[in-house]
Amino acid sequence: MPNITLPDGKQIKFDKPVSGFDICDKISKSLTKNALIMSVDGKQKDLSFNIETDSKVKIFTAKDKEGLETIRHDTAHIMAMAVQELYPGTQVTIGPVIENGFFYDFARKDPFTDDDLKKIEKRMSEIIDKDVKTRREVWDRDKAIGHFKKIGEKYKAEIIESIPKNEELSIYHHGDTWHDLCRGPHLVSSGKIGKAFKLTKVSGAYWRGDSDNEMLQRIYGTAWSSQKELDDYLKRIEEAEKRDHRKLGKEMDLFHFREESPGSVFWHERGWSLFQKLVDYMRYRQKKAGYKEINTPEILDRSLWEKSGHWEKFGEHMYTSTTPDEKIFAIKPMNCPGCVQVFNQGLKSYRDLPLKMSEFGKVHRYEPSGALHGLMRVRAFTQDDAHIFCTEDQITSESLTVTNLILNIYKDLGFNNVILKYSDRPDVRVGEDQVWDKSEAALLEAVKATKLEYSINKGEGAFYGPKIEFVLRDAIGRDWQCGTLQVDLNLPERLGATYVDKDGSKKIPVMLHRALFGSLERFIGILIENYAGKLPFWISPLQVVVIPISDDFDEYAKKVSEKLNDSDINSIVDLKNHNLNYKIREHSLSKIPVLLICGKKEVDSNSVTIRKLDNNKQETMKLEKFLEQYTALSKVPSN
RNA sequence: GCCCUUGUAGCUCAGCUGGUAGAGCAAUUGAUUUGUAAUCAAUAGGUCCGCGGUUCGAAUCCGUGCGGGGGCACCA
Repeated sequence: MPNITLPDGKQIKFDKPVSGFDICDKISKSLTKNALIMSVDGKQKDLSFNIETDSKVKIFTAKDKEGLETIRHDTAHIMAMAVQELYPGTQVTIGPVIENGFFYDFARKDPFTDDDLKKIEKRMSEIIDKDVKTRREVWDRDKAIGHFKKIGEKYKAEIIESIPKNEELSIYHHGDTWHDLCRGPHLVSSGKIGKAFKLTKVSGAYWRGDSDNEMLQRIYGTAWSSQKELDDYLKRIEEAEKRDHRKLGKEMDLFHFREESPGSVFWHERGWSLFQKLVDYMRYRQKKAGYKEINTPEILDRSLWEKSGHWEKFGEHMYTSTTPDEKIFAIKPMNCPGCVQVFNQGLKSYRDLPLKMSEFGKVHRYEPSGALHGLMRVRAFTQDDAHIFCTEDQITSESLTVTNLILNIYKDLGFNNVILKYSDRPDVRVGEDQVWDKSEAALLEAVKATKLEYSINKGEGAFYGPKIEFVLRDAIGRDWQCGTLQVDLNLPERLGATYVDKDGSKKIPVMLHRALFGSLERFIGILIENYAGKLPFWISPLQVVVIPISDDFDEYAKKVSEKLNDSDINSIVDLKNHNLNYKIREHSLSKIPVLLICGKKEVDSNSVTIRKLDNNKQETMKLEKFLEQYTALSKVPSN
């Protein structure tokens, strides 16, 4: 008879098979009330599951991740039930739990509207009020397939057909009228879901995630264990929207997009200044790290891209150009072939290795229209690119050096939380498998040596080599992919790169591709969202606006601004005929970090009154002292 | 690229079931000379995204193209 071990080590003996409810009863009344599901020897089960042998059992409530996920899963089921009640003929497909919620994909001719979502929510609410009971059944595979085919659920039937034959098929009934194939576990009844849910959006989604398949309609929802958690979540979404770099970019007068060139940025003075500051900073850091900066053509003859393999493997993303004499050129989508040509010019010795060549190269890629998204995904972008030519023995150590540089630079820009993604060979690739074996092993060794958290992405490497990607977490917990490091044992050979080794023979170097910001454009988008537009002083494009209280003080204000600019603090004077309040509001909205107010008091004492963004505390300071303090703040961080 | 949705003044938006456009802010001009998040007034500003169609008549309805947004697929 079962001997149940609880997580705290406590054991309870039963003299007959027990369900989760029986166990809860033995522990406390409140647990019986709050329990949602349980795990038996690490496997999640319905509370009604009967345990017959000695087991380790853990009970989950809404406070546990497992409990909350079950609430979301049940909400998805109840949504599907509501949809099928309201819209007969709609087929169900899959409905998993995702971060913060769930979705369910449906096959239906007419599109779901926002109005439909409200109706569905209302029906869900009614089903929850009815507190319909959940019942699990195990079905025979052929019976299940036949059944779902008969009731017109061809997608469900297809799912069952793809489940391995030895797996148990469970059907969950919710009430007497609706059922779905599901692995479970589920709550005991719909009332346990509560009312802290909301359907958020409807979108298209391919059946089985394959763009060759038909498109289904996906309804997304979110569900929580309390109304407060739901409200908090909705508030977080709202906060994230306020940080949207497209909105802030407009307000801060940084850049804009227009129809004539979708996915390409029109940088305004302030945005371009920010861009240049990042480039200057990166130049400074790379020079210190031993990189040599080069620059290569944006347009290169087709033959080079054929040799490099881009024409074949990357062609659908490439812009091409035909000249009046009918030669075909490609606008570079990557900087690597050009860089290799610089390496190829003249003889290189093993003594030159590792040779680090950097390039702020602007590349163009024809991205699918649906992928474009502000600065985050564009068709023309600038990479802070570099290629390191080295020997196979140097791969691991050079990769580590790059990683340390990246982490250091991210820190300067306010990002301390970085994880790695390691990707190995993709299906579409160039090069022999043994070559891939070598480069994958060397890179993975470097990944492990960083001791950072990493994940492995199978088959997602570049077509010429495995890669690591650097993902940073921003101020509100979102992950952004930025830097990348790729090992390449293929391109140097294809493009005929060699160096003279100790013994006088010619050898093929290994090439490491790396970018730290990845795309300057995207990185600026990330910076804006991370700081909600309130950039650190040193990187702010316009750092100070000097505001005279009235036009009696215009001359003094101009003098102050000139002195700031002489000290490399970027400033302007606001001489417009508006009052102080107006000007403070206007410049605060465009996220100027420091406003300097000048009136009689300041003129008389040769000082300025400082008004920082989001801080209406005022501080009056001698102009000389301000210059000294803020010139220091304006410098690139050095560590 | 695919599904849904959307496109009106520099910006944010209103314009019901078809009758040739309206607000606030911004701009310009004038008044005001201001001490920490919007001073007042006047003026000017629009091939209602493009192209076709229906209609006596289209910002409004239909088709199509382009752009934006949310997803999917793709990806820095």
